[in-house]
Amino acid sequence: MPPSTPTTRVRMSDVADAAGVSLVTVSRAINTPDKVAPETLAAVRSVVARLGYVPNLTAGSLASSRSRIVAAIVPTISNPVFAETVEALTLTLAEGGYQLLLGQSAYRDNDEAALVETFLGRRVDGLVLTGCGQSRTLRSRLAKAGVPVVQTWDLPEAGEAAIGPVLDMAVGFSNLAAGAAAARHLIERGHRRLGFVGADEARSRQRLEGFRAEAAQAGLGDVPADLLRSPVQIDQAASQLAQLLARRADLSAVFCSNDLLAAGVLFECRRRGIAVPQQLAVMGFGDLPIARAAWPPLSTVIIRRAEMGQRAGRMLLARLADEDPGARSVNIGFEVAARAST
Amino acid sequence: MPPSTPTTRVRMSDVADAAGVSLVTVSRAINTPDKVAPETLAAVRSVVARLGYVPNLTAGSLASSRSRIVAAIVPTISNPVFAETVEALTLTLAEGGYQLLLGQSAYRDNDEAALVETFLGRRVDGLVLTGCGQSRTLRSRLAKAGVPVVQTWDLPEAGEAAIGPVLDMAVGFSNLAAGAAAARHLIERGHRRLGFVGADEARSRQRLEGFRAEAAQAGLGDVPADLLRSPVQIDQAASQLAQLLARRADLSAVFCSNDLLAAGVLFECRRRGIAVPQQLAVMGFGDLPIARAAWPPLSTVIIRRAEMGQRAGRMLLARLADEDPGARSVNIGFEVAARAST
DNA sequence: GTGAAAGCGCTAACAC
DNA sequence: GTGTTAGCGCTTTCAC
Repeated sequence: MPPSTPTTRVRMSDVADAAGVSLVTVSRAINTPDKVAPETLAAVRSVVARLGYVPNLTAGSLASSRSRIVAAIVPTISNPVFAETVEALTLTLAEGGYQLLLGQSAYRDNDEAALVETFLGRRVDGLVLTGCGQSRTLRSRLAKAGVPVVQTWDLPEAGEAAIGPVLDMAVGFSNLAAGAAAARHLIERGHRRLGFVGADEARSRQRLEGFRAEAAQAGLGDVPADLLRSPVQIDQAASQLAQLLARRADLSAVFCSNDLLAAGVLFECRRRGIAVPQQLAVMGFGDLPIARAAWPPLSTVIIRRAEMGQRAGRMLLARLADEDPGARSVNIGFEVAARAST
Repeated sequence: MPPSTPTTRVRMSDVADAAGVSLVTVSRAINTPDKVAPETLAAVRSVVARLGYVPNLTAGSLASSRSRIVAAIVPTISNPVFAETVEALTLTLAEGGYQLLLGQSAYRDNDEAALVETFLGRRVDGLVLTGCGQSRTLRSRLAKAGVPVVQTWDLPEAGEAAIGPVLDMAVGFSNLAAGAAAARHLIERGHRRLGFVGADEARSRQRLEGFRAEAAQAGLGDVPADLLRSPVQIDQAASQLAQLLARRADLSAVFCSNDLLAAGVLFECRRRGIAVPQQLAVMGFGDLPIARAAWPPLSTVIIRRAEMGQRAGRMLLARLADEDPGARSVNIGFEVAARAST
């Protein structure tokens, strides 16, 4: 292929000339076909096909000030937890003719803010953010920009002041409540010496907070926790578990901030000859496919990740089409899956 | 936040007026700061900050016919195998001031072609594709468009006709050779009754082909294989293994087309009480973090996924900056990791 | 249903 | 080093 040989691009005016109509008519034939006479439409379309015309969306964006691009920022796409949300979001947006610009913040607030800035420069039509922990500066920046924003993967519970309020729209769940539910599950199954393994990152910390609060309420002692710098990889699970056991050798249950980590703990237990759940119960988070595939199957907290992405996409599409986006803030909840690992 | 209250946007001319310079000077201060006098630069910058000016990249793109956007198409982002490549690609491109538009083909050729079409409409500056199996139509379409293209995750070996030649640039490895290497490893470890578990998708099939060819050469009999419709989830591993064992009960080794699937097989073996590797050896592909974290640790084929994304990004950046992109086609190779599972 | 004119907000020449 | 003049390729009025 001749790399630096850009073909002469066909423009809309070329199509217009060839079809013997005006440029506007071509534009209409493409964007609002029902406002064009059937014969004209057919003529234009055949010319478009013959010439291989591809509309220049950049020019269109500039003229209409609608980019048909939505940007999403996730901490990292290689965390499978976010991948599925992004996947569903991309597909949902595509249905509405929108494309996704992907940003990765690497869990750094500064990077997130910088990404938002470039995205605003691209005049993206919407923004999907992960979490509700945006800085004051960023929040006001977004408010000023007037761009539709959907926050995901979190949702402040009533009275939960640690994280900010919903910026514009949101679809998520309370990580605090999810952590508490996990603790409740373990306590119900008779465990009283709990531990936590997770990442040192906002939502993971909230889960831990909820987990600890519930444990405290049940009169359980301290919950040792080992927080790893994000992004956490499954291969850190072994050393995590080791540290936890060093701090509390009689641990009876571990809650992991995601299923991958939990699977790692499962493997490590296997290696050490620790029987799960008899000697140690292991609980995950997310309900990734691996949770069901593991042996023993992992008890976990089910998060409908794809639905979250789909809903976020739909809310944006509705808003962008000036339709009713429904509730501003959607709690998609979570569910504890009690399986054999606890 | 007032959603439908777009703030009056500051334009470049506003900045120019406020700074008492011409519009071009502002443009230069932003894009080529070293071509502007220090004082002027400072003045412009302070006005930019004060007014909160954000350059409209859409307008810039139209005027310069450079979008500073690169699009990537992967089958699905929720396959962790691709996620890391995309992650590295995004980050590498960001260093050069480029952003990533994400497309997912869901392993369907038509979707891929449609995505390419929209991306071309956006006048993306570059394109990253997965695999080398593009259709004739798509190939010529891309050639005509004159956009730099990098193919990834595959690379035709000399004499390998099943997949097309490199379109423009490529960074990958031979899936055929990788499959053969896996077979060789298993054979070396004394296994003679091999099986395969994987997805019914181009690259997975190539690995199988190489695997079978090697087995045949070693005089081994038929290699039963069970190909699942993509995308394959780890929770299908159990039934896959069951099917394979039904076809050949005395199987001594299974090669899985990715590590996640292999981990699933490991769990299933655990459940069935099959000793790994004594009764059944399990080999994965990719060297995902789970391969090391598993117990027993998974023998696998190491693919430097992040490096692939990074290289693809660098090749594009070099080309876009009119620098020497180096070799057109980079074979990043692979490596067999012999661990305890075989 | 169709067309003419007027931009969208920038960058690319080319002057000075 | 800075400014002036022309567009980039569309969509949007507003006529007819």
